[in-house]
Amino acid sequence: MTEKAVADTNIDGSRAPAPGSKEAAIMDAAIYLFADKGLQETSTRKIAAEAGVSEGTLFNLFGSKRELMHAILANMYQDLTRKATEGFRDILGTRDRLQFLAENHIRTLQADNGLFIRLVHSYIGSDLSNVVDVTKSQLYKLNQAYTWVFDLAIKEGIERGEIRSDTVLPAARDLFFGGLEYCMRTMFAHEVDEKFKDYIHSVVEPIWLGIKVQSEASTGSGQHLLDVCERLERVADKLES
Amino acid sequence: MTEKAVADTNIDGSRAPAPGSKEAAIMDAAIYLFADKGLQETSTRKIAAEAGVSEGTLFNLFGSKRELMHAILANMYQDLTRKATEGFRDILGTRDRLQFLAENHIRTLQADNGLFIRLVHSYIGSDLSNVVDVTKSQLYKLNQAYTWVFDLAIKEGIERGEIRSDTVLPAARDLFFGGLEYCMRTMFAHEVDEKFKDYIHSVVEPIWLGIKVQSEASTGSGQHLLDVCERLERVADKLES
DNA sequence: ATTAAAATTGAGTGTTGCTCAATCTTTTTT
DNA sequence: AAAAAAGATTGAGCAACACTCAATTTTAAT
Repeated sequence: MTEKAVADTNIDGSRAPAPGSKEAAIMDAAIYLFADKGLQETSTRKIAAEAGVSEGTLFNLFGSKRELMHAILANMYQDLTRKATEGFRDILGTRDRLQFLAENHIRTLQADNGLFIRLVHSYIGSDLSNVVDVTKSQLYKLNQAYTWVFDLAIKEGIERGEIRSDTVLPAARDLFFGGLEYCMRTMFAHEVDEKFKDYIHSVVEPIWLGIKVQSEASTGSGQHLLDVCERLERVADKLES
Repeated sequence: MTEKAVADTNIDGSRAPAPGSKEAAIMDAAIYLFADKGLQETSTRKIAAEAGVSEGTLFNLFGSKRELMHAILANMYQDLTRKATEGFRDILGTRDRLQFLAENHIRTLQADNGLFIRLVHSYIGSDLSNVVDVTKSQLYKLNQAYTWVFDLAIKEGIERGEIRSDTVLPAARDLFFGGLEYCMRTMFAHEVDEKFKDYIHSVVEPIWLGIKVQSEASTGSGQHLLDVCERLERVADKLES
């Protein structure tokens, strides 16, 4: 254990804790207890006891309970972003990409019993808008790195002519991830397990229909209209001459 | 002050506190401090002091800090639902109804500096999924009463042939309110003030396009264009011959 | 005026996030 | 290998927290 921190660097420059280290033990214990009892209901004392270290060590390594929560959240964001990026490359169609991103999002966020979302909410909730500090921008960067994959799908979709060029990207992003969060809440409340892909589909499909190029009109009757226009202009030219 | 609680009953059967009462004073103080300093950072001691009562009275009237937060949240839900229902009746078109609901949602939720959303998140965050109690179902009912207005817009839209009949209502609901919540977050982060209606429009528009009947080519101006084309072609035929 | 009931109080309780001087462990220097 | 310096670890202690309850004050009924 002479070599330390050979772990891969995180998106924000920080390093993931080495497996087996006290950081990792504390984070694992915190994740376990947070998911089991909730964020507020889990004390730093219990986390330290579960991890097999003293409370002082916890504060030495993480500074505060809030920063510990942030470290866990950063790790989860890293995971989420990696999973999304990996599977993304092999999928070409924009519709399939959106479906994949949505399923990956829900699957990952359901695996931890909603802990990720609760950490995000706790973070947002305790962060008043007038306080703009480094911590906030760190979460912002993590979020940006994740949603960048979605942005790419939309941009490439527009280039390929699959998606309307007048799509407002931030709005589409809000719609996608906001819709998915509420979708997950609904699935938690109603215990949707097997049909979860179907429900995700029924959330993604309206977005897709809303931002895709309405090609049926332009190829079908739309094309017909253009043809007629051309002919009428030719006739009109004749009449004018 | 002999007559008490002549106030209107809430959706869940509870009563809104009479203005000038100690309940109202405590709730006002709590709202003020919560919005100013945050939920966790505001102690029951400070709330009681701000309201001009002792801490014991606060716990006598509300039972716990959590229930005080719940009472505030219930009142806000009531407001939100009333505002949405009021303006809704005078609007007929489904597209306009959705835009109104969205603007009302954002306007109301922005007015309290995001306190409503933070209360909801705090509530969800501290409520583990295995605990299904009366309190949870109370929030559920409040939420249901609010989203019922949206549901009505969709159902009537389907009846009128404006909205696709295969629309999955819960999915559309998740998309609408989830999208709006993230929309508000974006607006908070980027300080969108004047153009807020435009941004809301760019969030609602994709939803609308995604759930509306794709029929403009056949029923509306599309049909008209086709008719005109037919006639013009007849004229053109005559001219050419 | 007397009494019963209800409302109000604030000192007290266990627990919380967090600090810090003291202790233990490791590394460096001699 | 011994001594010294540097770092990591500890847990008792602290202020602040949500919350309780016996004692007190206020209100209502007789």
